[in-house]
Amino acid sequence: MTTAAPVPSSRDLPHPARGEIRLEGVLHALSDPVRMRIVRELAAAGVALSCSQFDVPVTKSTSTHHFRVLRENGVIRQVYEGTAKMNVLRRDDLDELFPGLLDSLLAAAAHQADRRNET
Amino acid sequence: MTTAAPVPSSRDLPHPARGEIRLEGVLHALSDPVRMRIVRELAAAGVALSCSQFDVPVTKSTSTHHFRVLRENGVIRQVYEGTAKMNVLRRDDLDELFPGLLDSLLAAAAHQADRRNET
DNA sequence: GCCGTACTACGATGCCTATCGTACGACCCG
DNA sequence: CGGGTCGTACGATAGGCATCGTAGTACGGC
Repeated sequence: MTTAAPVPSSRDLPHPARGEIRLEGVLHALSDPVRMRIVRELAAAGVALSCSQFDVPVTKSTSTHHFRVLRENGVIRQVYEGTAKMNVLRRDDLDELFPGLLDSLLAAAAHQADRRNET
Repeated sequence: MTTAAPVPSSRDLPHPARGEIRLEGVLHALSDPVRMRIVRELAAAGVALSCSQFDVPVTKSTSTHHFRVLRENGVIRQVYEGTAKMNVLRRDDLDELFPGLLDSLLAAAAHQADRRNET
């Protein structure tokens, strides 16, 4: 019935269902510094951000790759809005599957970043 | 009551200092199912275990590789005791660096294992 | 001194992945 | 329609890594 809804622009992207998200996959996704940085920016923002709004030290095609890894491992959700691809953390799904994990990871990342900036 | 000094048998193994442990490294180490399994067994045991006491589905040489990855990334500490190589979790260091992270990770792994065993 | 056990070292293999550049497709705006 | 922006697809490359088998070293016990 193609209700009005958001109409996210025809092209949809494959996401794992909540139950398909695997811990190893999440950890692997976050074990790359670039991807961890993306997730941290996303968590700090609290709202959806387009891919181009992130400050990552790689080219656009590499960036695309990292966003895909995050999506395929269930860490983020991506939706097209016009030419922009909007990204949000799958916080609800992750919190339900692994209570407290995401916050611990973000805190650990922040903690480590702090230690580096001091000294 | 033997002498207080452990006398860990001449050969020592290189470990990262607490401050050298990196979050990415820890996550990478735990993103492999075999290594996560080792860490879970170690956490459940609460005492030092020799390499051969673990129930992992790989050959011994592969097992050696996984233990080394865990050690080099600061997740476990390894000490020779005779021919046996004893392993312990570096819980104190990890808790100090990343408060709550290890417990969240272990809980998440347990949670996921539970979900798999049910159904 | 010799043997068995515990673990390692090394080399091979096949796969995965982070990176890039270039060429292309989708979409909005004027 | 045409141009510009956003992101993708594809191929190439180089490095990492999980796995194994075999051969070898360290150590304790007999």
